[in-house]
Amino acid sequence: MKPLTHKLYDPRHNHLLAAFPNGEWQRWQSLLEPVELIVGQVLFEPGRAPAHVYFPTSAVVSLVYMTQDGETAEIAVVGNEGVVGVSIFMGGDVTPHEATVQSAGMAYRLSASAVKNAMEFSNPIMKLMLNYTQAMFSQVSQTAVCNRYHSIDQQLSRRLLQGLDRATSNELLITQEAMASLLGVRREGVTAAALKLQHEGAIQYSRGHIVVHDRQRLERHACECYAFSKRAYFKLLPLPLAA
Amino acid sequence: MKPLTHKLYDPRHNHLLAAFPNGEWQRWQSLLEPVELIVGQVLFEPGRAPAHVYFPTSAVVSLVYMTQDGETAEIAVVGNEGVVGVSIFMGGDVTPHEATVQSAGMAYRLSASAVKNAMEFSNPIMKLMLNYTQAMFSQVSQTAVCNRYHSIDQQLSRRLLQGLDRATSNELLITQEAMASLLGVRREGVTAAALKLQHEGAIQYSRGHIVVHDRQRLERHACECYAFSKRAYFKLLPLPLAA
DNA sequence: TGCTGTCTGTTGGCTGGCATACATAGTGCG
DNA sequence: CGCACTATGTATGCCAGCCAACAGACAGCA
Repeated sequence: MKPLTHKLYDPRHNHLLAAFPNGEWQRWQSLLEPVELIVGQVLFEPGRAPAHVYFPTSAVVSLVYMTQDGETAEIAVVGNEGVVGVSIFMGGDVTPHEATVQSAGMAYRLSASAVKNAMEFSNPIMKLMLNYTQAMFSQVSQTAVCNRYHSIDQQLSRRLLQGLDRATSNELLITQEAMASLLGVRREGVTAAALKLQHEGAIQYSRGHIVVHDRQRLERHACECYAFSKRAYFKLLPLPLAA
Repeated sequence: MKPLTHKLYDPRHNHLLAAFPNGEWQRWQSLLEPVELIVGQVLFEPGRAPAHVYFPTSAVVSLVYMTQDGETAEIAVVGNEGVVGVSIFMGGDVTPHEATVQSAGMAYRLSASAVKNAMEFSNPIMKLMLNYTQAMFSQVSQTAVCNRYHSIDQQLSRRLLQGLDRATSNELLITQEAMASLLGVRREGVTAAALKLQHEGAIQYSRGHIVVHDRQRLERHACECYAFSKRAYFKLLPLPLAA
């Protein structure tokens, strides 16, 4: 266990944990283990059974799908609004995708076996988790459509906003190269789109350091997918992403 | 209720229903209502709470996502291996997508309220449904990646195979126009891809009537997505798609 | 038998994003 | 301070799939 260099957020900074009914919270609280997640860390790999479920507080995790040829595409983002490892609740031990830390920070984790035991007799929690899974399902569907129809400009804007919603400031840490592999496009495509946004004064991009100056403008550039997937979380969860 | 013109399959032609433990089966059996589904029928619309859960026996249902501009993309296919309306199990009342009948046939349905009641005290069934949902989740993720990376040729082959797995013969009924809107591409693109397959002797396409002559060849044309999503069902369900 | 609508085949021009290749600019480190 | 590395910006050519428009072919129906 490494020393915690990040601010140790209260577990209830995670919206799902915060929504646990008080009675249940007692039981779970002691099982939660704070961990620091570093950029690029692989929480679990495709085809393997995840060992833990992670509730991020300040970290952001990407669920990434990879083709046989090694091409990648992010299918969902998880921050402090959610949980990584829903397949454990769902009963299938394996996940088809990889979960990697996209933005460093804190999370609380729970062993898979603890989850399974506790789940059996803890209905309200199960419902909460399933509701979240449902929202994530929407996000993945939306991603599928977005991949089909929307331009790199739109997708970049969408993804920046999704990152921003889960960040603690108006700054994001990600290189154009990394963003390209999340979106499943070439790096040059991201460069072009980022330049456009930069010239308009919406963002400032410098060596993996992005500052968002004009969120409204980003929202105008983004495709409907951003608003839609956000709305899905609003509808399905008690404490969704901050407005 | 319209007269049943299709062959009335036994409910256990649906693999999920067939996998119900005997004790549970007693309770559920009487609640199942056989219905005939006709092509194009909308089982439920995006944003609405589905009134029923459908277990197809011979029918095939498409889950279709639509953008603001009316562009469509199929995100999953459900036949006798599965169930339509997983959002009811998941607790979110609404679904983000539309469910339309893609191939006419029979299904057994159950009212949403009956599902919810029965679900509370019926754990093995819940597990079965969640496992299925997990497999569907894989399929949707796969679709997202497929949309990003694979050619129309590959996607058409994949989709034909997925249809074939759920069909009762080696014939499929779908026009190129309809296939185009499932794949989210232009009709001309489908025509070109279909001609290629036809010249190779893999299929024969005529006015919405497709005969598959050489399945192996289709499999060679299809992207990995076909095999992957099929494997997901194998792994997660007791009685998956026929080999 | 002919009309009509639907389905399939074909064309030409256009564009977004691809592949490759290279130039420039920060940044950390010795 | 200078080197090496990483990140970003730029150029050329190419191609899959887009858009629009149309021609033939088959089927149902009057």
